[in-house]
Amino acid sequence: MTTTVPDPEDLTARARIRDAALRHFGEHGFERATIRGIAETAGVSLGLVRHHFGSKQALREACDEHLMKTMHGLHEAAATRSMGGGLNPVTAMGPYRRYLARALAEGWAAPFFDEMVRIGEQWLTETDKSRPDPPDVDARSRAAVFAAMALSPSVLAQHIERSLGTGLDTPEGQDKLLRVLLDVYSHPVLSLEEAAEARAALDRGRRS
Amino acid sequence: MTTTVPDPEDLTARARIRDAALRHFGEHGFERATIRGIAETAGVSLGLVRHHFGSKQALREACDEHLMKTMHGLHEAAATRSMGGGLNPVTAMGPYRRYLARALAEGWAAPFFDEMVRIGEQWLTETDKSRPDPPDVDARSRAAVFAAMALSPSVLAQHIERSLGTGLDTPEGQDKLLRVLLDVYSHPVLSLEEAAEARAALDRGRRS
DNA sequence: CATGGCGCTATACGCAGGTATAGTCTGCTT
DNA sequence: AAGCAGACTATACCTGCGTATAGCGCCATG
Repeated sequence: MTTTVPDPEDLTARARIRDAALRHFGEHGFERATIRGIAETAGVSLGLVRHHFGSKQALREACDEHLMKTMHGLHEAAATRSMGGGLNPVTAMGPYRRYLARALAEGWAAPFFDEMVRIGEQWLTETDKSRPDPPDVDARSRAAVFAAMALSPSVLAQHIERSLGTGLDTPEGQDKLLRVLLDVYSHPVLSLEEAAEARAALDRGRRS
Repeated sequence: MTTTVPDPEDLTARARIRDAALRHFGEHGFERATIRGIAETAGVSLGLVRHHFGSKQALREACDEHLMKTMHGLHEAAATRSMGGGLNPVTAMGPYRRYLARALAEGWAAPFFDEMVRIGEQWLTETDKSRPDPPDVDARSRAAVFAAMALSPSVLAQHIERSLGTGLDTPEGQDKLLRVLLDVYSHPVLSLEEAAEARAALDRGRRS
């Protein structure tokens, strides 16, 4: 199961432009990326980009849409699979990682995030059944924070790479990150007592 | 202990420009923010900005520096305090939140992130002593991921707010987020067995 | 008093880059 | 054959914005 794209050479020009835009937006961000640069990468004239997409904004929306479409299948698969893959989108979303990270950080890709929240919420309401203590916050809110945390290695990849000492795209990086996540996800930061205490403090503050 | 700035009216012009820049960079991002807009917000001519800071890039660096300086005290305090505050910078960094989030997402503010990692690493090596199972990844890597996760509610604030149904700046939002974090931080996603199993699978894969 | 630094403004320059237009070539329909 | 549509290019336009320059008023200091 290789994720390689089917030879960018013989793709339709429109698709090549979209892919180039995905790359440029991901690498430079929406503002810094230029239509001219995208056109050049796609091996295409400036005007053709406009011809196919109309405007820079529309081009971005096309990227978002395409990403959502290709992600959907992968996403559901990841949800049903073990949580190791589900809560670690870094390894999964491959070439779209940078674009997604930029989009999320800049406030776009809302449908994608909300979809992750939805799936997480399902999973939480499921596991909540076999949980001894009742949660005092709704599953949706918890799912949102989980989603944000799961995506943070992608969004803050540059910083994590600095500390890990290896690129997140490399096999070693992937392996290391996964091991870190396994450790982190299996060890609570706070004991139930500490959490309950802090919660009680919050309640006291709220009452006053 | 109010975090209010001491009356923006009678601050030196240089400081007012810096604060305006902090706001504009935070709200619009570095590229979209314009020196002219910053100057206007600061109630100052365009040229004065250049006079004091020389260039847009230098202005940003001045912002970073100032943020680092004001954060430092607060940061150490949060580190010594209970982990509830330490691992939840959202509540702490108040007016700088948006700027910091942008800066981090765009790959800047590296010293800040690294400082968080440093503190987290200290804390981890401390708590590791009273941990039954030996971690198979170094404390620094885990600290980096923790830092990213702790910052994710700030960086992805817009998306979380959509799910929470309330702004993260409001008292209700702060309260809700804190309760979610308490719950999340006190409940592991994976059992130790599941994690060990996944780790074993990784080991098998690495051997081949 | 002069003179020089400094905080500050007004205005101009230059260009990068999004947008718009006009035109060419190819292929398909009638 | 005629003509139209759509993919594609070349080039022009124009605004926004970072940068640069020239100058003014004010206080200190010799």
